[in-house]
Amino acid sequence: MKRVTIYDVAREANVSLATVSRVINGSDVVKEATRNKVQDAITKLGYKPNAIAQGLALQRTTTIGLIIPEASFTYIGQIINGLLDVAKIYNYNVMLHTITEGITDAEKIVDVIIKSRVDGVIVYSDKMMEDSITTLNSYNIPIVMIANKASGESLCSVYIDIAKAIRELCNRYIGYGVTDIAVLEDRKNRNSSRLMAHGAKQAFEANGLSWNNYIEIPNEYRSTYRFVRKYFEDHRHGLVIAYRDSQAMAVLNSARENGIAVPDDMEVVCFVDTKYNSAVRPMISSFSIPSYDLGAVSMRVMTKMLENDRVTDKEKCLSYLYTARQTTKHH
Amino acid sequence: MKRVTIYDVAREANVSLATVSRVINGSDVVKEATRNKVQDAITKLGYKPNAIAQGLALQRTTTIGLIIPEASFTYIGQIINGLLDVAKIYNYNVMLHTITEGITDAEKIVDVIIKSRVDGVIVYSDKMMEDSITTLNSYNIPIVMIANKASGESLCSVYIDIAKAIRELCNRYIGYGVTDIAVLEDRKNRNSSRLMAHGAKQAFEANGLSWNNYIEIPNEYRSTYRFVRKYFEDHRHGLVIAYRDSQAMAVLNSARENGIAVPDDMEVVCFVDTKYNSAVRPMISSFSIPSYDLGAVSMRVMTKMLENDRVTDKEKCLSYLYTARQTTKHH
DNA sequence: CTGAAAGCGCTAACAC
DNA sequence: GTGTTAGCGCTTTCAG
Repeated sequence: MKRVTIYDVAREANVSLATVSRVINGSDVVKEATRNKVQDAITKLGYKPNAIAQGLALQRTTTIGLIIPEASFTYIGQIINGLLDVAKIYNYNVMLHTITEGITDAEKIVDVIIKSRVDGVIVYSDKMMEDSITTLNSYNIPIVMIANKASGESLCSVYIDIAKAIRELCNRYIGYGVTDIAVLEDRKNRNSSRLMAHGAKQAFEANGLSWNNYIEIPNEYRSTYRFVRKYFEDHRHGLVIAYRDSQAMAVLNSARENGIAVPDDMEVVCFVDTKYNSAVRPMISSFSIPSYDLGAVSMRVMTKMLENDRVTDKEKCLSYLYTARQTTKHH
Repeated sequence: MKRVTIYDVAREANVSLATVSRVINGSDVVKEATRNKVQDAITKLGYKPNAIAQGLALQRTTTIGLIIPEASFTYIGQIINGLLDVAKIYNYNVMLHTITEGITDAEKIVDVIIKSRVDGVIVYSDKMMEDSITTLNSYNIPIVMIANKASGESLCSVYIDIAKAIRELCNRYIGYGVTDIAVLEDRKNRNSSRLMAHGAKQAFEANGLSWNNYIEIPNEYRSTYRFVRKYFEDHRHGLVIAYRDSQAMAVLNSARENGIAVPDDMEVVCFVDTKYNSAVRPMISSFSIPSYDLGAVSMRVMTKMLENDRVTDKEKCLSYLYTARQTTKHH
């Protein structure tokens, strides 16, 4: 099929291209009869407006850029689902970029994004990426950050108060008399892990106790499992808190393989919830982080920013629930 | 920062915009001195070429559309990773679209894609989506299909021979004397499930046996687990083959909860491999489907098509490996 | 209610 | 080597 443009439609319908433009944009000033003529021509020719040309003329592309770390975490899939569902409603397209560790990569991606003239960018990242934000900002590109609390001129965020969640959890456990609580570092989510540790510390200090049970994974260990498998040979805790499902599974398996009964001798809680927490046995207790909502809400916030609605609440804190399952005995 | 265009750079550098264009496109006819002048102007003004305008002028957007079902399956994350890594190398952008069940949705997405003037589209889907292919084709948009075997004028595919994999597996098991082999339907991957069933049937028939152990999940069951939990109350099999990791886990758990020992009384094999197969206990035997490669290869094929390199092999069949783990006793 | 014409920012002949 | 100019396909005043 030959490329058909607005001119072809105009000729076919015997009107000017301005009229065709009005029709495809739903302007209500066009007479019923002409509108029909144009519509017929459009369907006859199979005309589809060229979004690129529209983008150039309008200075907006109705596409937003999405930056995520490698796409393979289950909960990121959820975030994407939520985000795309909302994008679909508002007729936005989404351009996907993954960002691997290393600053040089971030720069290149920001460069590509600016060139692509997206209307805004949503970034999910464990860390803040100050530089990227600054650059994007200097090109007047609105930003929504997922997972990190921050705000500014055309910068909003949607996040979860990790520290608070863990603080509350620890508080409860301290109340149960469990004071040997450890937080396991997630190397791929170092910042979030630190927030978890921070929350634990706060809880202990609020109870007049000190805390330093942050389990950092040495670099020489290729996988979390390898490390914890060894770690639990001579360590015991009342409660171990992990970030991702796979980390919690590593803890669970390696503890048991070292003769530690879960939840009897040791309890395990995972922060990010995915279906896998309920798919394993014992089912892993976890917070139910609304990953889907994280995506959906940030996309909605983005559309608000783009439509120049006043965004009243630039830092949106989403709530979480704690779901006790089979890896804990205190409820 | 004010919008800076190629004109601004030209003025700043005291050259014509054609020269600036040559510089940003790396044309080698520009004199060293002028090139530097231009480069300086570019960095001074923070100029970034407008990809939209380029797209309009060149009739190509260097972005490709990606269609996937809901993004939450782990292996789809892998596919995306592979795809984006290769896209990055070739400087292509990727526009992401999810397609939920229901034809009307597919039509709308195809519409959006055509309007967005992507250079090509890669689609991962359990089923063929004939209509979409036809439409896309009529607009001269090259297509790469992942997971389904097909080819045509500007249509390539990258897939895995599921039937063959299962046929071979069944053949081996028949050899071991295990003839009670069942294939569990995956409602979200019905086609792939049918291919598995097909492979099983072939194996049995080749051995002079008949086969009808395709376990279909009735619609009234909300989850696979609910169903199999009941199913295994009064069913037993020598080997059960499931498609996704979570399906295999459902089988594994519900079998055990009904007093069936795995792998002693019953073996379980999963088709698609993800890290979760090795993260649960017992670890689930599975094929290792190269999900990352599925994405990477299809993106590479796409670039080939777009660069008009002769694509010699329009139907690329990727190989798989079988990895026996703890849910099987025959190796 | 409809048409004419001037951009939007860039590329690619074609001159010089 | 570099500049001029005519598009690429669409939107949007401004007239009529």
